[in-house]
Amino acid sequence: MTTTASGSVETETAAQRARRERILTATLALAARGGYDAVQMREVAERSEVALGTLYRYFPSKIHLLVSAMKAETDRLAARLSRRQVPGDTRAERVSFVLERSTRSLQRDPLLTEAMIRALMAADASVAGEVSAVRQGMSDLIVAAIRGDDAPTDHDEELAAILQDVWFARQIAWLGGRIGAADVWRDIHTAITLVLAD
Amino acid sequence: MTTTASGSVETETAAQRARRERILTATLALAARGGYDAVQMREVAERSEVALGTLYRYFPSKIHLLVSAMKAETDRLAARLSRRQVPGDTRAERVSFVLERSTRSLQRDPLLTEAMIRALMAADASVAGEVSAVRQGMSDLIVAAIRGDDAPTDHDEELAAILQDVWFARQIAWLGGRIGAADVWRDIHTAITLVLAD
DNA sequence: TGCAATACTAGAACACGTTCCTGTTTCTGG
DNA sequence: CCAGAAACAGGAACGTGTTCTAGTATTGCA
Repeated sequence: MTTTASGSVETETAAQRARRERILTATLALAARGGYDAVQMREVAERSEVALGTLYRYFPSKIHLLVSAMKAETDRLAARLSRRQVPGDTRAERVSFVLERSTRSLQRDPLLTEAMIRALMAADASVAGEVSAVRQGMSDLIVAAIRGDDAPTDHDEELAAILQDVWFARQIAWLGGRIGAADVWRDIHTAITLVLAD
Repeated sequence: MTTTASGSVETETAAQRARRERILTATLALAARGGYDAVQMREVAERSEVALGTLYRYFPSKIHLLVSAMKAETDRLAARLSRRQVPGDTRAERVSFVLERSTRSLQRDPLLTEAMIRALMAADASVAGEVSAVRQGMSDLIVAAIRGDDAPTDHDEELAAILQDVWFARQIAWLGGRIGAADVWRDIHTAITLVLAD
């Protein structure tokens, strides 16, 4: 969606693509090391060998930067998950599989997750597009798991939305120190079994 | 909660209680006027006629300040709602009544809500206590509505937690400009009917 | 009542996200 | 290839949350 000032869409030179790549790499590295607070714009700029003003040209705020990084990460997760058919005979089993893997994947890198989720929460209207993209990717995963080989139902999307809301809210509770890492998955699993009583 | 440095609990002079009150009043006024960004610590201090350092003695961060303000507000809401029996014959009807009123109450003052929800999201572990208190108050309301005159069931608390997560996540989506104010209630209502299929 | 501890005021100082400015390099159309 | 436009580098500057300092007022206790 990168639109230049002249209105033309998606015309990036190789150097620009490389800069964007370096910026995102530096962002992920800093986030993995020290979480949200460690992703400092000056530091990101320095590491990616880009002027501060240039960083802001590519990503108009720290939130945009981190949400974009999250999009890249969730795309990788989705690619990994969608490589093969989700196992499980019931909706609950399949959704549990997907969300358990997602949760575990995030918790493997707690600081990185903290940085990304915090950005996702802090996003205002100017980042709505990017945030919706992240959410849509997640929703697609869940809907696919709900359906499995079954026929689609009217409620699939709505159920996925609810589960994602719970998933999201539990991550926040975890970041806020109100529940432990293990509780996250337990609570989500509880929600799955209550919402998807087969 | 308020613990002095000496370890004694809850020994506040009248002047101190008055200061705390002025601070919270100023906070609510500023938040109602301009949302989260308008609640500037220097401005709060000035309006409540307190030095900046003193403000920080009472509330160790802007987040603490706003979450405390939210606690006060939700207490008032809970008091109003619990004054009389929740109407409705089914769990879904009763919970809808409570959450619809809560949602409407919040949306009546969008900027104030934005300020409080944003603080709630940004809360880290140091605010866990206050955040849990807010959440508990809300949960009590929902659980009471689920039960009505019925016998308590094992799942009441869990169901309430899920609904609150959805409620919370939908508010965030609204603040993030991803859904409109009307969608908030529609989505929550959808979740209620799906989760509390009587 | 006197004095040590605590609380308060006023304001400077610091950190980091963001904006802005100036000069240079790179790109693009003719 | 050239001129103008756009992108970039380097870095100063600004705003706001937070911390710190020095001096003054208040409180609690012997």
